[in-house]
Amino acid sequence: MFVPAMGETTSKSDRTKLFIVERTAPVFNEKGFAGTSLTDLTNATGLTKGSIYGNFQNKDEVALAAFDYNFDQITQYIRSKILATDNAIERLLVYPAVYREFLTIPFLKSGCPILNTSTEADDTHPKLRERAAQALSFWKASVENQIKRGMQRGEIKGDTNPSEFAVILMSLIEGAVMQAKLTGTPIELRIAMNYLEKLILGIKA
Amino acid sequence: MFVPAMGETTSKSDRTKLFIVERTAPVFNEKGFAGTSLTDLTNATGLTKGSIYGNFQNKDEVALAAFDYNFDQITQYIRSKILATDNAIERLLVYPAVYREFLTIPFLKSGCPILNTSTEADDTHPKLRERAAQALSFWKASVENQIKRGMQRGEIKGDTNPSEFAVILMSLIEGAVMQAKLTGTPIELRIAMNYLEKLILGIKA
DNA sequence: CCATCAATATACCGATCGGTATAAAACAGA
DNA sequence: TCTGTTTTATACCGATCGGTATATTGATGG
Repeated sequence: MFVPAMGETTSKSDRTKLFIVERTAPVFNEKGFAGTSLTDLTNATGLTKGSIYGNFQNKDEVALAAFDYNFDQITQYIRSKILATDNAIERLLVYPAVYREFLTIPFLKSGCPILNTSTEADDTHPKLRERAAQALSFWKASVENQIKRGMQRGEIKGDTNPSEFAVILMSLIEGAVMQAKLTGTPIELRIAMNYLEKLILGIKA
Repeated sequence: MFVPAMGETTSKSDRTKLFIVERTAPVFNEKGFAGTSLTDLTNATGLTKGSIYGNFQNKDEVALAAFDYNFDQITQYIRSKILATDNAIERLLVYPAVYREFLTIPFLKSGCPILNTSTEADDTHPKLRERAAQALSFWKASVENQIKRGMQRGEIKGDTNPSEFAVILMSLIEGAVMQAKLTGTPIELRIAMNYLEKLILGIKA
C-alpha cells in the first residue's frame, strides 16, 4: 500500500485503495479469508467488483493489504501509549493495560488479527500465513528490545531472558483473548492481565 | 453421535456416521468450517453427497459432530495420561508434558480444535461457537477440580485460586500453540511449557 | 471546452457452492 | 431365497463463488 511522504500528493487510485482496505479490513478480521466473499467486499465499500478489481489483482491482494492495515492499527495504538511512558517497566505495562480493555476497543472487538489469521491460514493460505508470521516476529522483537534496553538502563533485572519473557507475555495475551472472545466476558482477560502485570513488576530492577 | 453401550450392537448408519466423522474431523480442523466444502467431505470419505446427506441433515451437523470428535480425542488422550498419576501436581504436569509434544501428536498437528474453531466461529457461526465455548468451559472445570482436590488432599497450597490458575494455564497453552503453529518451530512451546511447569511446581504444598 | 486517459459500472463467464429428488443397490428378517 | 426397508449413488437444482471483457463515466491537462 502506497503511503505518501509529507507534502506528496495521493493519486485517485491510492485513495480508493486505502478506502477499500479501511472498509474491508474489519470484515476480513471478523469473517476470515474463506468466509469473506467479493459480495461482502462490495457491500462494505459500496463499490462494484469492477472497481475493486481495478485497484487490486485479486481477493488475495485485498486480504493481504487488509491484514497489514489491521496489524498496523494495533501497532500504532500500542506505540502511541508507549510514547507516553518514561521507563521500560511502564512500557511493558502498556500491553496488559491495552489488552485488558481489548473487548471495548472498536478495531479490536473482532479479535487479534494475528490470532485470527494464523489459525485460519497456517494450513491453508501460505501468503497470509507468512504475513501473520512476520507480524508475530515483529511483535516479539519489539518486546525483546524493550526488555534489553531496560536492562541496559538498569530498569530491569539483569538475569531476565528477553526471548522467554516475550513468549510468555504474548502467550498470556493471545490465550486470554481467545478465551474472552469465546465466553463473551472480560473475566479471563482480567485474570490473565492481572497476572501479567505482576510478572512485569517482578522483573523490575 | 450414538455410541453404543457395552454389548449393544451398532447399526449400519451409526457405523457410517462414525466413519464419516473420523475421516472428516481432521479436514474441518485444518481448513475450518467455511474452508471445507462438501467435495472435501466426499474426497475424505470416498462416499458421495447422497450418502453423507443420508446420515447427516446438513454440513453444519457434520461439522458439529467433527468438533465433538476432535475435542473428545484430546480429552481422552489427556485423561489416559492423568490416570497414570497419583497426585494433583503430577496430574497438572500432564498438560505441559502433552502440549510440549503437541506438534508431533498426529491428531493435534493441525492445531487445537478449541482455538481453531473459536477464532473462526466466534463472530460467524453461533452453533459452532457454542460447542467451542462448552469445550472451553469443560476444560476449565477439569483443571479447577484437579486443583481443588489437590488442595483438599494437602498436595497443593491452600491459598491457590483454582479459577485464576486454570485461566493462566490455558492461556499459556493456547497462546504458545498459536505461536508454534505459526512459526513452525517448537521453541515457543518449549519456553511456555517450561514456564508452566515451574508455575505448577510453585503451588506444591 | 475539448480530447485523452484513468477509473468505475455493467453484464457476463465457467466453476463450484450446499442441497435434494429419485433410482439403484445393499442389507436385514422371515 | 424372497421381501420390505435402509442406505447409497446418480443426476440435477438454483445460488453464489472468484474473476473478466467491455462499455460508460469521471477526472485532467492543454
